[in-house]
Amino acid sequence: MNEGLELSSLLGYQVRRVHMLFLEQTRAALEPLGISPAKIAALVYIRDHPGRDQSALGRALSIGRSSAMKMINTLEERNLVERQPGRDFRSNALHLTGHGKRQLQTMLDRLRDAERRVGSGLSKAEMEQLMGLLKKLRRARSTSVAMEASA
Amino acid sequence: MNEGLELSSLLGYQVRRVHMLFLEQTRAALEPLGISPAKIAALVYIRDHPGRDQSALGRALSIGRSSAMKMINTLEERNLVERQPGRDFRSNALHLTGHGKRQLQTMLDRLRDAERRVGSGLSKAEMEQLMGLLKKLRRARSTSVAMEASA
DNA sequence: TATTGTTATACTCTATAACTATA
DNA sequence: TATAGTTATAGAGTATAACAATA
Repeated sequence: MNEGLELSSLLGYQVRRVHMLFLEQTRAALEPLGISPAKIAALVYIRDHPGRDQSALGRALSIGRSSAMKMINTLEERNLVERQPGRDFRSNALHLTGHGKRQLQTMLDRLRDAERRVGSGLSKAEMEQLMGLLKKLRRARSTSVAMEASA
Repeated sequence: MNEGLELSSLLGYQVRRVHMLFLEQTRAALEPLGISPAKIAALVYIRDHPGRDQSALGRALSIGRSSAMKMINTLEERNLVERQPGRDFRSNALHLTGHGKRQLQTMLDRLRDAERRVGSGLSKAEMEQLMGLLKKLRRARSTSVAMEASA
């Protein structure tokens, strides 16, 4: 019964294509700042939840501990994030550096511009509708997975 | 003015997270069949446009020629796609094999199931709305980029 | 000159598995 | 046992640059 199933009728495909659109635009916008879209998310999380550890970051972004680790390594190398002593002798408390805080401002400015370009074909109401539907879809799927931290 | 800019207010971020949701589900659903979501798109394109060459495939999926090439290599290895003599001595005409046609049916069945699971939190009307908004967003961005082939 | 296929190389993002130290 | 960090390895997906053959 899938004889005539079109590519354009697959929601996952449309999502991937739109994702590619965002990647293309945001990467270009952020490239001069030496940062990638996924790492911005980490920076924003740390800004909003200073002192949390790497595992918490990994859970919030739904990437593993080891993926979070890799990001933090890069962000620390670039002096955007600091690992400070955590509540344990196991965990690190993550904080933005002063430089990280200032840079994040610039990054978000550029990111917002890129987002506006990508979304320029939709009205403000449509944009909000789209955001709402995406969030609803995520919320429905992440049953019982703590949404608190998951931005 | 971005002081309070939240992660959840970034459209690109929401799109990425939903994309991850789809990847997780569709990969799991397709893994027993030894195929990945992106390659399904290639198979569907070839099914719907038999005889087109690799460059056309690359344009349609908005990946380059070399990325299309890699996919076709894999798909040909698995006997899902054939490279036949093209209109030129340069180009290959792509076709599904008999096995590829049969397999694609099964793949699309599983893909559809996975998509339904991911989208289970939205009503039918909401799903259609979401599809419409995503397509509109793409259409607006791909100004003058041939939408004909771009599924 | 432009286009097709090809190869080599690299990058982003995420994943799994296993290990260490701490709890 | 469970958790935090770490390391090594791998994979999907895409990109760029260059080249040969053909147009």
